[in-house]
Amino acid sequence: MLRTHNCGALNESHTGTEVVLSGWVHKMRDKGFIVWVDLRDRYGVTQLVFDEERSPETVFKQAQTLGREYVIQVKGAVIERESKNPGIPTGNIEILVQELQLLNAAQTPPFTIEDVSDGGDELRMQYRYLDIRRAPVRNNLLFRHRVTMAVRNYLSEAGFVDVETPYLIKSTPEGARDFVVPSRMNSGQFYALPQSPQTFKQLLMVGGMDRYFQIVKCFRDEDLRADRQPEFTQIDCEMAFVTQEDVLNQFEGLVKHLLKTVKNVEIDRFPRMSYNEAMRRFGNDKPDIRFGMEFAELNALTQGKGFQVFDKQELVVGIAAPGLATYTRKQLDEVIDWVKRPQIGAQGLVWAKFNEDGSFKSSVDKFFDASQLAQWAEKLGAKPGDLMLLMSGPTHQTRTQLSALRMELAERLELRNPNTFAPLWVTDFPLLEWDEETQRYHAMHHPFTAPKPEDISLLDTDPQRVHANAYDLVLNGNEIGGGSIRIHDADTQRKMFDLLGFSKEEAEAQFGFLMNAFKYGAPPHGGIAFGLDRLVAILGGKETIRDFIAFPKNNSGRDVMIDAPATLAQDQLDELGLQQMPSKNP
RNA sequence: GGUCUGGUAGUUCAGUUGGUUAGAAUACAUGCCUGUCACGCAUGGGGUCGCGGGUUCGAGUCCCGUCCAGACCGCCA
Repeated sequence: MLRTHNCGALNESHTGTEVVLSGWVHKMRDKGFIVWVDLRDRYGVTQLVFDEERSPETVFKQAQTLGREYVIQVKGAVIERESKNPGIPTGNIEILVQELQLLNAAQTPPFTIEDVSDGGDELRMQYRYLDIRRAPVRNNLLFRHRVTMAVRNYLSEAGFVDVETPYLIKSTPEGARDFVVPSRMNSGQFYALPQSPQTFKQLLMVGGMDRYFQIVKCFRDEDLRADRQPEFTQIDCEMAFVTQEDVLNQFEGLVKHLLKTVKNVEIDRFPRMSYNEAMRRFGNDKPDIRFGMEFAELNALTQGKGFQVFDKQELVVGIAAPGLATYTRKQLDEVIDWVKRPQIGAQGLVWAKFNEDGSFKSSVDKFFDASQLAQWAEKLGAKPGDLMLLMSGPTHQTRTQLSALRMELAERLELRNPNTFAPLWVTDFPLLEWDEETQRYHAMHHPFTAPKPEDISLLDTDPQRVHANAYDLVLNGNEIGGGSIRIHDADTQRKMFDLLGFSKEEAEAQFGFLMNAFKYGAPPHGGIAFGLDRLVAILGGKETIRDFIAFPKNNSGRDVMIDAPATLAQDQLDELGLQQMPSKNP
């Protein structure tokens, strides 16, 4: 036994006990006559004491030669401290060391192993195994474990079966770019890594598994973001013989269970909102409803009054920012510059202050008098002290821009409290979206999503107006899950591929296996997939998913620790029948 | 593919209008210190100012290119 206890286990009840501890030298305090060592492991920190008088001389001398992150084993008695540290659980005791064994020396680490490290992101990623020794990173991984265990327990209890699906599958033209893997045995041919196990979980339903789940890696070869990694984990679920209502209730239950078990938060019933309503009220299909600032459309109140900017625009829409009537001209100009940045791309912004004394002051006083501005205020729900902000232009674009401003102002007003949880179902998504660039429809969710039965006749006449039994679960302004009721008959599936611009032959080549399966008695089915990394991050109160992934990739999709991706040796390329491409990072 | 920000000691950063030997904190090393726990005190070592080119009497500082990192837009069924 290299230890009898861990470094977080001992307290005053163990006083007098002989113990063996192992761990890392976290920090040393050498006072000359006495040396303290903070010994650290996953469970905590325990203070060791080496003393001129009470420790054997060789042990005392050896203790003075230890360094940070040395791995040691000690034997000694638990004693009460002369001066206690109420800040840590083991703060009332220390170990008077009689035997010291050096298990492994260590170089000085490139950054400090402290809760608040001096290391920058890149360095910590390069030495991620040292970063993981730090309590905040370790606690994030432990937190993730608690979430996944709660998921497994809940779903298993509910009769869901964990089934693994293959990682080496086939590339398809729909959706994101695929990561591909060359096949040595089938020269010139490639596997693709799955963007999701979508078709396989549907085939499990055809196979009669009835309820399936998997906590599964998925891969997408697209550019990264703070909340996007090329490989990420989904909680992937599918159910047979269900309606949309059944799926929503089942997984509302899952998320409630998670909130209760890991955050001790109880939420009665998740509100629901159609896609159209979300776009109208928040300009966004994943609205953060922890705060108000809802949109109000002001076309009737603003057009035809001589203000050219608003006239003839498809949409004039505004929000009321609470308490910001005190903004100075400089602050307002700064907000205007913010919306004009290329990332937002707005032409401009009209502001109107509803002052505390009930008066109005706006950037368009020439065109609108106080009584008109009072009508704006009523429509926007503005109260004295609020700032009204209006934008105009094409409907979708203007909503998106104002939504970005709403989120930015909420950030500045600290309305996005990470300890408040506001889930929301968004339902009734359009089935299809027209893509200007490729001049064809593409599936808003994915090509296996079923149209709403009442809209089926529109498929031939007006596909853009067809709605789907598709739904997203939104938490604090983030899409954490999405799913749909699936198509389960071959004819509808074939029609869908036709609408998406597949020829009969292409559809058959890409998805023939699925349509074939549907001929052999496919049950009605539907499901959902949650982004686990994002879900864990939001439950943990953060927006950056990298903090909750043990070994994440950087902004350019590189693993800086193992230095991947990398070039291949020529003989390996030859075997795969591939040619070396010029590389930017040789 | 694009926009923006940054790259200076092991680390995190400062560095004025282009001007002497490039600084601070921390880490590290050595010594001192009779109860520390962000211990304290003293001393010391430590720099390809990302890389390449240009302007200039002179470049960490200005210009061009390039690489790297981060945030965002496009992209992400």
